[in-house]
Amino acid sequence: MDKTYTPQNEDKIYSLWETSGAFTPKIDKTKEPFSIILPPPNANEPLHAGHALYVVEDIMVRYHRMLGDPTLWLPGTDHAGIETQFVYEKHLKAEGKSRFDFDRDTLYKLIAEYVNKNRDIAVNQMKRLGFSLDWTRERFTLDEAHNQRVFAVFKKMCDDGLVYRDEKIVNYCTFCGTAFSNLEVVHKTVNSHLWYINYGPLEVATTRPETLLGDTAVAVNPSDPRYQKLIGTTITLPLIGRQIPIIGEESVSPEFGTGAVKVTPSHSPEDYDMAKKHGLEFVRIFDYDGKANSNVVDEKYIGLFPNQLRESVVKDLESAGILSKTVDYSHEVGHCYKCGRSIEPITAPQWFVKIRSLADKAIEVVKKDKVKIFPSRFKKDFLTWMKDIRDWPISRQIVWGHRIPVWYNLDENPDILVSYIDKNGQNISGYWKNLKDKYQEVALGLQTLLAPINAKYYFSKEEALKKSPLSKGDLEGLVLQETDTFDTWFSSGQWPYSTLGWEPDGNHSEDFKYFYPTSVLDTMWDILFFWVARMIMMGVYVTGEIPFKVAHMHSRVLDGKGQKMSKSKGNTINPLSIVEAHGADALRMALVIGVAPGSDIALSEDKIRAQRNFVNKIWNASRFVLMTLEKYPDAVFDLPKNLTNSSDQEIVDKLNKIITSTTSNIDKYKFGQAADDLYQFFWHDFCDVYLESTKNRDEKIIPVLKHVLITSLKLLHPFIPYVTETVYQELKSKLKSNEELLITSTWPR
RNA sequence: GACCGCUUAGCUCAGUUGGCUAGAGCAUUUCAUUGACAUUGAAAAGGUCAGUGGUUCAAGUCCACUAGCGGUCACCA
Repeated sequence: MDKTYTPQNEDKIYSLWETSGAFTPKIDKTKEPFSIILPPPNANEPLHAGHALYVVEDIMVRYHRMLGDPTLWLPGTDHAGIETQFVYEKHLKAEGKSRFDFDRDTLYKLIAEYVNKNRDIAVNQMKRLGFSLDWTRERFTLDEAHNQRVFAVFKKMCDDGLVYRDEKIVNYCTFCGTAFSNLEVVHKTVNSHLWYINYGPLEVATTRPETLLGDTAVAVNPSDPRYQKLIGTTITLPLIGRQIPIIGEESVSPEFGTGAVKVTPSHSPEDYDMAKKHGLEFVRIFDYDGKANSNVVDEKYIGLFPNQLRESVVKDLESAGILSKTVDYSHEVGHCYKCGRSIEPITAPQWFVKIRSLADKAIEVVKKDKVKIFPSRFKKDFLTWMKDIRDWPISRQIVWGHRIPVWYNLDENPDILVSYIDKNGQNISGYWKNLKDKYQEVALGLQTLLAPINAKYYFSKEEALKKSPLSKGDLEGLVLQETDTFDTWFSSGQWPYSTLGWEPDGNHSEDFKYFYPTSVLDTMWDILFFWVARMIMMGVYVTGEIPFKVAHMHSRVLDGKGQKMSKSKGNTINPLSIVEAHGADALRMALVIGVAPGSDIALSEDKIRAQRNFVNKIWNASRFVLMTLEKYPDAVFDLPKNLTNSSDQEIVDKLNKIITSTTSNIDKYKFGQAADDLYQFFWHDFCDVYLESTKNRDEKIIPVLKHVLITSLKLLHPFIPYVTETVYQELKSKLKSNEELLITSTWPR
């Protein structure tokens, strides 16, 4: 053995494990299985420091494997819908192109190529970190089998009346060109103004003067003496000249501004609700590209973006002499979490999931701890969020993802708006009824379609074609599939049962029957609502069972100073370069030791170096044992029933304590405590005290050395698998230990 | 606006259900060591556990309030 441990051989150990079949469990119905589905990292990106925290899962998995439980840790990667498309569009931009230059199919193929080219990056890095994943069961979120299950569940939800289309206010990013759910909107404080506009009989105060063009009412509080008598009358909308009613609405606060609110149903969620309640008109002034809509605004405003339109409208209000004052005002404005631009609330036809009944069942299973959320403080967050949850918009106007499996018969839906690239490469947009003679071109160059909410649709192309009373002869093709894709979380929310082989026809796989519900789901708390909540809702709805018994929220990795890592700050730590320099074990231990459950981890060079030293300590203690062994060639290895030496007795007692505490701490997800205790035990009690004490003794130490060292290696193995396995392979025959591999050895009791 | 978390040694953090002189790593000081390991060992110094009040035989730990920091959620013009 060399003087110091060199991590360069770690990949040999990894293939030793992999080829031994240790990662692949055998289904044994007499035993309780242990299973974890890996949260799939993005398929096309290198891992970041946060991903290295999958080590927490590896600890549980290796521990349960050693306990003898049939243990499955199922790996996979995520196509990561908008994330990936956003990255790919940046590449396009660098080439002077954009998504508008491609038809839908071509763009999809380009992104798919890009992803396929990079798909093994994350996989290889996970292997390098020593994760004992069962690669024979690897999945991808765009696997055909998964797609089919996602589609079948969507159909089921439609049949059960849980899916509907509606033209509601949604969070729309005009730059990314898609709607988002509330969770994907970040609220930022914006310093702006409150504009006071004179409407004649009353004055309104607004933060968005430009939306005046789309106003269809003015609302006042019905108990406000200033305006009471105006309710029911109409006034003339400035600049536009339209007559709009004054309505009474309880939610209007008389104290704010002037106590009168302009109502823009198509561009404000509150106003939308008011309009539904009072039966107001809807006037959408912006198109989905963010520009003022030519159908409704005055010629001079056509094509302006919101901020340009604001400038223009304010100027016109000023020159009309009806802008009474402008005061500074700061308020919260929603921004796109991807591109950072402000979100435009806008009415758009979208697909929604009725969430109430699903959420209620999720609340029930979490309240009753059928799904135990750990650390428990997240349980309250979960329940609070679930209580006020709103219907889930599941459609996204991007191409990279699961294309919604419905087909429109064009004859039945003349008002479908299609955008396509024609044979001259021009972007054309128009209603189907005006494009009937251009079917081939539309079908070939299709980019997006926008079906009105009352559009008829079918769940297969054949069905859609059949219902085509108007088409004769060449039926093929007068049908278009929805161009929207599912929210990524709609697909990944189904990950646990889908990866295990749940089948829509009830013919589930053996894996599903045996390993589902899974034992633990471990992920970072930042996707508790995005992902964990969706998995619980979907899992209970589809399979009638919880998808996992425990939802374990792991920590967030910060830099050495406790700052959030970000590329712009330049303080990111690349896990693989640490692995190169110090070995995977040092990184793994540094990420776990002394970290309280759910708290942040400050990952510093110092900490990693300290753990590398610990790994080396294990190496050298083993070297010492080896050298001692050579001194006593005739030694026996069996531990006597009674130890006569007090040092021997002491270390064995301490070992027994550490076996108990490590076992219980891992069971309680206290990995930080377990690692800390092991560190103290091994370095201080075993090396500094016991090994020193053996230096002038006889061969009676041998069985104690063997027992304590091998047991320690086992206890440490889930945390630092490489060095422990390497050492074990060096020592096992010399110490007459009959277990082949540490990874499949028996957990100490 | 609602909710949550944090505040312990110079730095980064542990401290399980309240219970013996409050711990670790790194940094600092002193000493030792060419025989497992300088990626070492022995020892020292360093904290009125954010503040105030309360419960208790006993509080870093439980309760209330205050201050500072961080986070999550949220359709208010």
